[in-house]
Amino acid sequence: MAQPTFSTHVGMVDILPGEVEKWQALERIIHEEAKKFNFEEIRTPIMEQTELIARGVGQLTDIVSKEMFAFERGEDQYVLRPECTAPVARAFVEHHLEQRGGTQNLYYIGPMFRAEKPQKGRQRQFHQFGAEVIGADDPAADVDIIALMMSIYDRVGISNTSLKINSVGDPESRKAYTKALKNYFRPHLDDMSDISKERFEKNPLRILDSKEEEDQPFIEDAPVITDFLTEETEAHYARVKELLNELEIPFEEDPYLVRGLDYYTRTAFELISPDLGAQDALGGGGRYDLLIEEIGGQHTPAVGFAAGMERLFIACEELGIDLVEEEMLDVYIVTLGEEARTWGLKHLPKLRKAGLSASMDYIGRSIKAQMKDADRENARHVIIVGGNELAEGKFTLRNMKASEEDSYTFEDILNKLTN
RNA sequence: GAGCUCGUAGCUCAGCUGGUUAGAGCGCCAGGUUGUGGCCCUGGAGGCCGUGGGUUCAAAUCCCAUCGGGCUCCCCA
Repeated sequence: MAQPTFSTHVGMVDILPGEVEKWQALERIIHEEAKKFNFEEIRTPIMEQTELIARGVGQLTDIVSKEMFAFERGEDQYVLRPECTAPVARAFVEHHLEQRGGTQNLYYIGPMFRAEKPQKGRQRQFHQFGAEVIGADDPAADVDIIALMMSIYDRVGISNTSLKINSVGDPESRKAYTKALKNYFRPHLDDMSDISKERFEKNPLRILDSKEEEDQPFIEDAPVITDFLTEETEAHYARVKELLNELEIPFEEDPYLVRGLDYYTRTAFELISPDLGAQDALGGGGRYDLLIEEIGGQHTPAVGFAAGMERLFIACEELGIDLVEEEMLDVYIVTLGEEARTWGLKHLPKLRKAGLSASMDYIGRSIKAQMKDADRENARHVIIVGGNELAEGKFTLRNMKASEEDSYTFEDILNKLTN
């Protein structure tokens, strides 16, 4: 097709009418479930200070080192948010939300931006929903966050997922583990991939994430972090697992689960779907006990999750799940002639005030075209207005589903349709 | 950032190893029904075959480049 003058940027897509409905349906589910869990919505700006993301998410992460949409304007550095936990944490600190008392149970829905090469389930502007419990150290918070996430997928009808969990440790456990890992990998390094060699220096934990074939045998026998947890963290992790069992949320322990954002501590989890292909993570999250301090707040333990909406829709498609109910138009007024059009325009508001959805033709089409339009709009009823009707004060009301019609005064029509 | 693959009407696609005005189904518009939708019939609009260059008497068809999509790697949602 001919090149249009303008198009969206790579990896950014329009959500068109006909598609928006499923977004609305999902958003409704998220709002409803969040409400049941007593979470409050928070909306933060699309742009943040670059430094917040750099410090929050971590300088060494892929997100910060190569995937940010960032620019300067005068003295200020802007970045399109690549995720929403750091922004929510920022808002928490900035507005002293701890003063509201108790834990802050917050959720969000919105677009995020990462400058990656797009492919299925990966866009440059994508949408996440997520939730955070800020101010709770207890495993109950970890588990309630997971439960909220799972209950949204439940409502949607995606059930063939697997929940993987791990504990990535507190700083002390992490230090001991990193040391053990380096000791373990050092003698094998020559036989391992270049990526792993690089990670050995920068962030040995990430070696475990390697998909390179030559690394697999070494990873298999690598020490696992769960053996290096401090007593306290181990107890925390054990309690999380215990509670998940109590709630009958099935999970799988994955001692090699390492998440890509630096702020995670202790509990980490990921929800995987077999229906997604290469990008198989529906969502994930974990604890980030140090993040709020890192960005200038008081020490505040917190836990949260984020999930991708596009990926959820892909899974729906694979599973044949349709979130959208058929949309119906209550009334379509078909008019013949100028006088009838005026009548129609005057009576639309009366129908709408009565709570009915109502529409009519604007462009003077033939009755046939108007009927066709009414059909396309999935109209339940059509009111036909022509010279005869105007003269008699009685209008033809056609039930489109039953294909039956009769004449009534407008008042009778209104009564009939609102009962 | 790397590899593979694809790119023809609004949509889904057909066009064999290059050969006259580029096709189908769906959708859209109109007519058959001078006041009635969904079914059916008829007609119409809509494509310089992603873009640029090359080979050739001749290119949607072959070659190169480029842009875009898909898949994989990396990483993540």
